[in-house]
Amino acid sequence: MAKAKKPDRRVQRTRQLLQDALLAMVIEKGYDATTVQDIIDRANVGRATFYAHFPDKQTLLTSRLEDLRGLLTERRRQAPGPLGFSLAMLEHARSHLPLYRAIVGRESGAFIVQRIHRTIADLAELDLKALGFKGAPEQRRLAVEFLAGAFMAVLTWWLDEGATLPPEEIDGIVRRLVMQGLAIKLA
Amino acid sequence: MAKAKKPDRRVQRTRQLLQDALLAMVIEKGYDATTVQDIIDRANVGRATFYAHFPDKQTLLTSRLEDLRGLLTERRRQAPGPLGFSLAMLEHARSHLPLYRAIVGRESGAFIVQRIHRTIADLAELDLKALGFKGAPEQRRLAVEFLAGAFMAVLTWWLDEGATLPPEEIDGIVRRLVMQGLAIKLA
Amino acid sequence: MAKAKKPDRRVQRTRQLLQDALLAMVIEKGYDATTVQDIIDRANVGRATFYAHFPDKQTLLTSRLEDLRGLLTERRRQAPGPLGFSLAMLEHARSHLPLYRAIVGRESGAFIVQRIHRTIADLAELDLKALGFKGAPEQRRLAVEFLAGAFMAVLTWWLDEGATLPPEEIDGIVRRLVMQGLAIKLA
Amino acid sequence: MAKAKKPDRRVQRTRQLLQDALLAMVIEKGYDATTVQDIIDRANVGRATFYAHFPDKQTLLTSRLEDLRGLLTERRRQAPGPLGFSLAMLEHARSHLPLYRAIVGRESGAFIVQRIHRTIADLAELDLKALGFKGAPEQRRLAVEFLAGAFMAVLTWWLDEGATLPPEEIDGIVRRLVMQGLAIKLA
DNA sequence: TCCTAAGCGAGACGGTACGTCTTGTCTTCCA
DNA sequence: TGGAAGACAAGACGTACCGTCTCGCTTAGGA
Repeated sequence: MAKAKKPDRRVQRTRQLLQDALLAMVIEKGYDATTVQDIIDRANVGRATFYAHFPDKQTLLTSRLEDLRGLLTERRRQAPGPLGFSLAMLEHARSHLPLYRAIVGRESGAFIVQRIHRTIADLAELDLKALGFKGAPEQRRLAVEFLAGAFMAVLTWWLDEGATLPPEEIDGIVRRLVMQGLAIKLA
Repeated sequence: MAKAKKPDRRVQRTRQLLQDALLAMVIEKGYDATTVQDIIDRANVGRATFYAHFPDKQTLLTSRLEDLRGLLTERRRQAPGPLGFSLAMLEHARSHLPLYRAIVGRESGAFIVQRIHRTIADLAELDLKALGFKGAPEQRRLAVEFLAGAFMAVLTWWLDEGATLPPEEIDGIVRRLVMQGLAIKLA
Repeated sequence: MAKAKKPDRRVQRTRQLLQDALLAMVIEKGYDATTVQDIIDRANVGRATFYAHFPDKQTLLTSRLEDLRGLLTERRRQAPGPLGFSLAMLEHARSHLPLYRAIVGRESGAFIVQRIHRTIADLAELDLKALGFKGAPEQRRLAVEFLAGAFMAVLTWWLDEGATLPPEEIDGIVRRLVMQGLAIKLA
Repeated sequence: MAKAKKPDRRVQRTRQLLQDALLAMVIEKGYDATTVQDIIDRANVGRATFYAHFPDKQTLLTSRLEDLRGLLTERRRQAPGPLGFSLAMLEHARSHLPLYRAIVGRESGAFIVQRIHRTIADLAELDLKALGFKGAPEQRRLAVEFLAGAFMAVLTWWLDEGATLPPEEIDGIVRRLVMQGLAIKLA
């Protein structure tokens, strides 16, 4: 039988150090320009230790994006209804503004934005299913892509503006734009 | 007065060879995995020649994206009206299907998609201006981002489906989704 | 106080591998024709590792010539008297005959011969000082250059002949040629 | 039968320009550091023109060294006797002092020194033959190498001193050193 | 005097080696 | 015994130089 886990506190600590170091470096020089050496220097961690925890830089980042996905999933459960993730996402972005601005505007951040888009799309699909969306799966997937694309576009715009408007207002804008676009589908 | 240039035919030929080689390699192994060595091997070009023409791989790609921008700009002139670029863009994607599918789906293609998004957004902004869009510049930029985001989302979906539906139909879908979403703004 | 070093065995091993590989390549294709790639391929060493140990090909070679210098200096201490290095140098050349013949005859080896000349000259200067050479420093330097030049000339001739004559005999020839030439100075 | 030549004046002019440019560059940055581009830039000559006249940089230099060989051969004819080339060589060096000092001291000049050594040795061999040197050819070659080596050593020393002493005095030194060294052979 | 082949300046090009950088693996040594 | 320090192989990068090659312009020297 499998040995019971012994959750070494140090393991969690090291993971945390690495995640924090990556985000700090992304803010400082962007994702692509950040090397593994940069990360372990800032985290005061040995090279081998890095690779013991994460197979590569990308996975380290992904581990953080999973946290975001978990957060949004949780919020959606608490506040059901279409676009339940919207406000949570906007607030998360605003509370990590330097990080998001280092990602959303920059070329090297494109693939991260793509990942977030994917997360949004998955959540939106759950929403549509829950709402009893009519139509073939491809139709649903189209609606989902449209929804996520529109949301990300508005998010991008908001961040470029400096995220000065309140999240609630942006949430409203998104809802109007998306709902009306999808009106013909939701009937 | 400026001295008349003597356009060396070889220069254009080499640029073309490099652009073609890059696209071929992108289809074969994706953008990130393609090395400069791959490109010059396929183009039968010396390493220094590559760098004499383009400072890096990315600029080489950009030079091709400029062609796309030019194409779309031209089409927009011929067929005015909102979303004049839409059909041309869809047709371009379908006629270079292997290339687009190697880019749009893949993680490493994210930054290219971002560039196309930017092009679409710029054209859309011209449309909105021409239509006499009411509102502050930030409002227009929001509409523009939404429009481009929605268009790219639909394009992505279409390519993922294999681009089997006719471009005209996709064009119609885009128009419905976007127009209704923006109805509130265009009034 | 300086921190005690922790001598990583691998470091010495790698240096050795590189030195051996260089000499093997020099015998095979001559010094100039040997590329860094040749060396690291033969030594089974990464490119960066080469540059971590030696700034360039020339320094790698020099590191070996320093060994020769050390050897000759040591021998001189054991067998004092004028031209104490002579026999040791001749024996060293004969025991590395392929290497020396790849250097001494070839054009590309000229600078290596020059380095050996320099080593010989430095040792000869010590000899002259020990012998109580009379005259201004420039006079001594002249004698030293003459001595080293004559020695290298004989060495070159001997190697070109295939180094068939016994080193002791060559040593005798050198002594006769040089001693008589310098008679007027040594009185 | 071969067509009569029509010697285009421009050809000689170009060769001269290239030779002069090479020497100027050697003084300026040394032989190795001088690139073909440096030479043709300074000579105001096209790249292809360079290669039309000389297969490479080294041959260009050699073409000049042939002039030196011719000069020394001529002088030897005028002033027979052993070491007939000596004074001419010393005077040539002094009248091109910057050039010689850029070559003799520097590492990159080693191969040029070797070439001059070769020229000296060849002339010395003619001397020894004319003097009725007794002994096997290898013995003669040994004497010749010794002679050339000693001469080059003294030349080197003289140039390092700034070539302040008169050539005649150096000539005398060479003769004493060499003659006495070879006494045993010349009987 | 003309005109025709050559010499030439300019520079694009394929190729090769360089020295630098980053990645992911492995080893050593210390606490 | 686990982790920081860092050596290492692999291989892409962007730069430099080489020797070959077109391209037109200029110019000598024979008609």
